[in-house]
Amino acid sequence: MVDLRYIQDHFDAASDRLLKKGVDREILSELQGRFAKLKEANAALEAAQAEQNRLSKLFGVYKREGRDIGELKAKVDANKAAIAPLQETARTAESALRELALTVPNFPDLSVPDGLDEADNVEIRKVLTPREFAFEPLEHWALAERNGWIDFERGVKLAKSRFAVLRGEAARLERALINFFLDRNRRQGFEELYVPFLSNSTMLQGTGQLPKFADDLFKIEDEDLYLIPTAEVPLTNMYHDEILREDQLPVLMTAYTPCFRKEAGSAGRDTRGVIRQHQFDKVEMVAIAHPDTSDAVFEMMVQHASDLLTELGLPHRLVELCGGDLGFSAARTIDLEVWLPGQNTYREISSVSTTRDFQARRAMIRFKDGKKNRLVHTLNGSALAVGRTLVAIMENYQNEDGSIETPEALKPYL
RNA sequence: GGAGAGAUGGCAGAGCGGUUGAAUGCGGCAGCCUCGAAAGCUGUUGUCCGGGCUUCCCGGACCGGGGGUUCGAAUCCCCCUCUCUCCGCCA
Repeated sequence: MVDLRYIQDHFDAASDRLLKKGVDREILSELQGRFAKLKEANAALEAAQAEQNRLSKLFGVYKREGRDIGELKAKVDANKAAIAPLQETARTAESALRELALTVPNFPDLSVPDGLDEADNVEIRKVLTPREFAFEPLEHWALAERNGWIDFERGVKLAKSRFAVLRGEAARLERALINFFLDRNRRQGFEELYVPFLSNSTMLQGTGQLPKFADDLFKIEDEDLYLIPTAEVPLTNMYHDEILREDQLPVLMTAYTPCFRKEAGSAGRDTRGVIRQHQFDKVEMVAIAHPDTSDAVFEMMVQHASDLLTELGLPHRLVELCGGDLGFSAARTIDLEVWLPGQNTYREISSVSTTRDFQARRAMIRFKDGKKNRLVHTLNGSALAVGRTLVAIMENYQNEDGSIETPEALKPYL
């Protein structure tokens, strides 16, 4: 959630920043109005409540002293009657504010480049040079077919479209990659966790998937539970509604989980292959960081994700997302895009974001800074998307006969 | 799924319907003591919101969640959720 006081006190700066994400000034203005209305309603309510408390206390004293209650009772009844509508007003104002506030995306950092979409993202650097092929490299689905690695038809039969079955070597490679990533993340200082693959609505609201993006989630019928779209949800919410000690920061966590997304709105995109599935494996990093040092943690996470690709010998580039391409909760995001020779293009394989205090405010994750409680910063990043790594290995390590080499770094895992 | 018990501050654990935002213990913090530490002693120590003369003061709310009774609810009543124990089922 955005800082309402910041909007109240620095309206122009706030609306300028949100303009980068395409948020209309009117919406902020409405938000500001609802915030003011709530404060007004609360002030009136609290004054009446204070009076009620005063009278009630007096009531007790009168009774003890055996004095006549009659007049006081009339007063207290009148005041009580006045409280009810004030309470209703305050409650309405509260939910009106909340409803809107939860749908307003995070402020982009000032450093975030302007732009509307993907096309305006800024390349930071390329790592490793794509190899020269003496033949026409195939796309991964063609390679998968040749090697019998992916059973698309049966995935569809078992579930529906955008599900697939990995077979034999591909299944083993998938498992090897998960272990490889977890080991490297652990070596980097991330605690390995194994978490529930279902989360309740409170947690999803904490990280920002709800209430706005319910359409992207698979929900369990008759339960307040959803299949997680990313391990960011359980990992970040590990400290939901908790107050950490300063010396615990930064908390670095990593977990492997499958991720489930409805991919509503991406009909027709990436329909071939396994680039975009309803279920995919991902190893995620999450950091709960001190606000003063979270930038360093961000850099570390970007570098670490990049190092993983380098160790696997996968050429990639780092891209700074422009304002229009930033996700709902992100203040700043760097994508890592891996080279896919079959598609002759770079495709996202990791996304590292800082949400600053946006998720922390929603999820109430704080730390003791001296006597005061301060919001932490939360960061997340894939390290890495497993399915897409498998795709990248297939395309980059293919031979002319369609066979696929194993990256050196993975050999101990197979 | 069936039966029972319970949910209170960081933890443990009290709490006749009215100075109880909550005893006590532990933990944490500060001070004393000490060369230093331990032990001991003294004090202090919840969260959120609003306001103010903004290292502090004032007001409001919060004892799993929601509703009710009452001038007044942690305390009484109802509903929900969750946890624990036993049984059943199960990897």
